[in-house]
Amino acid sequence: MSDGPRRPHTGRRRNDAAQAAILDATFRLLSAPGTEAVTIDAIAAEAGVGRQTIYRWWPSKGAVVADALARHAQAVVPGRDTGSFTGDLAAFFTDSFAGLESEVLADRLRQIVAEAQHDEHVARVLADFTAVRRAALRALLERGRTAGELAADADLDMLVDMAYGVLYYRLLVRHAPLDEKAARSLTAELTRSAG
Amino acid sequence: MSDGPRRPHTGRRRNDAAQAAILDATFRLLSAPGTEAVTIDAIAAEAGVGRQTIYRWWPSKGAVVADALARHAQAVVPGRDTGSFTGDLAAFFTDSFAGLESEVLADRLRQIVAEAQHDEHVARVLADFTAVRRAALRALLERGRTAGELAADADLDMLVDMAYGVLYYRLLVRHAPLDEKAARSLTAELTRSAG
DNA sequence: ACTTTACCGGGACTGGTGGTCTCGTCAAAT
DNA sequence: ATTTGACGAGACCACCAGTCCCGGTAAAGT
Repeated sequence: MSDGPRRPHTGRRRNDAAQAAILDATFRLLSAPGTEAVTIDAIAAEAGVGRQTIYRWWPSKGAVVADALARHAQAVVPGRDTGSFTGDLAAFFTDSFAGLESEVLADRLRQIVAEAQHDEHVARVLADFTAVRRAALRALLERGRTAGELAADADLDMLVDMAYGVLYYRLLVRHAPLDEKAARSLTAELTRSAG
Repeated sequence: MSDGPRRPHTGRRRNDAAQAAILDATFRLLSAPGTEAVTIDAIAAEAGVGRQTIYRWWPSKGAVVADALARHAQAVVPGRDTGSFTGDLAAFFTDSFAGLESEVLADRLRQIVAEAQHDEHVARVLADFTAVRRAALRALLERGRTAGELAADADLDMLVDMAYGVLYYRLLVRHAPLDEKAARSLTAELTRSAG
């Protein structure tokens, strides 16, 4: 029932370089245009590593993919200062949509959402990924509400979900584009409640 | 280059009962709570049919699943008359969300969205499924706009996507519930543009 | 009635994939 | 020097989509 190791560690240590190589290889494969499905074999070969080494670090393929994605999902939350709340909001959406203009990236996000539906590790990464972005948009909306550009009683969490909902809905169902026009229209509808 | 068959059909005909049994069995498996993944083997066994018979009617497993779903996806587009536009809208969302209260149904829709990302047949069914619902909501919003309850220059397609976006976004990422409160808040934010 | 055609259920088979097991090797700590 | 455990490599298993083939049978033409 002790938390720590019972005795000092002996034996060869796990190689951090191997872990890094696996993550890099996974992300490289995920970013490669031609790759249909990223397999464990492919990751191992690309990283120059045995399959077992992958499973020594992660419990499942989904976990590796999720981890590889998480490393690169940190930054890239849009945020610009255009001088006006409406301008900032439009820029936020334009940037967010533009990030998915590349079919490769859009496909990856589709793949992640799909995989998250039956892999809890990927689901966790997706949850974190989206939470960061929701928080960023919410902060932006809060500034707008403070400035009186949104109704005082606006449900910011709902507005955030309405905005990102459009992104994910169109990404996954593909019935309408996520272009500049969509960003402008979304901004217009969200800020209509100016009050 | 002739369109029709070159000669009169001979030989035993395909058995419509087998097709129906396969579709029924597939839907039954899709609806079964315990079923993780619906396999071709399981469908064949449940329908009392050979695997080849399935592939005689459909080109892929996804096509079978899609077809089975399509048969049952017709009805159930919400639509009530509560006397007011806001009331109708709230009822529409409440009904839509309530349809996903059952974890079985919600899971199935998640599964369909996921499978649609790598199976064009399922994608087609999902596209049709969602299009019917978008049209219904759009008609409702149009009535509201005509009645002056929405801005004259409102982008109804965007409003529709914002509403259904919330549903799919929350369904797939699971960061917030699709409950009565959400339906009310969504209604409030959408109708804020009254004018 | 007889033949031909093609669907039927069933089962063997292929190919690909996630994940485990084993082996000989090698590095780190005792 | 010995022990421990990670390493690359590859055999192996389980599962599944999809194909192939079989003996049987129903429907159409002759």
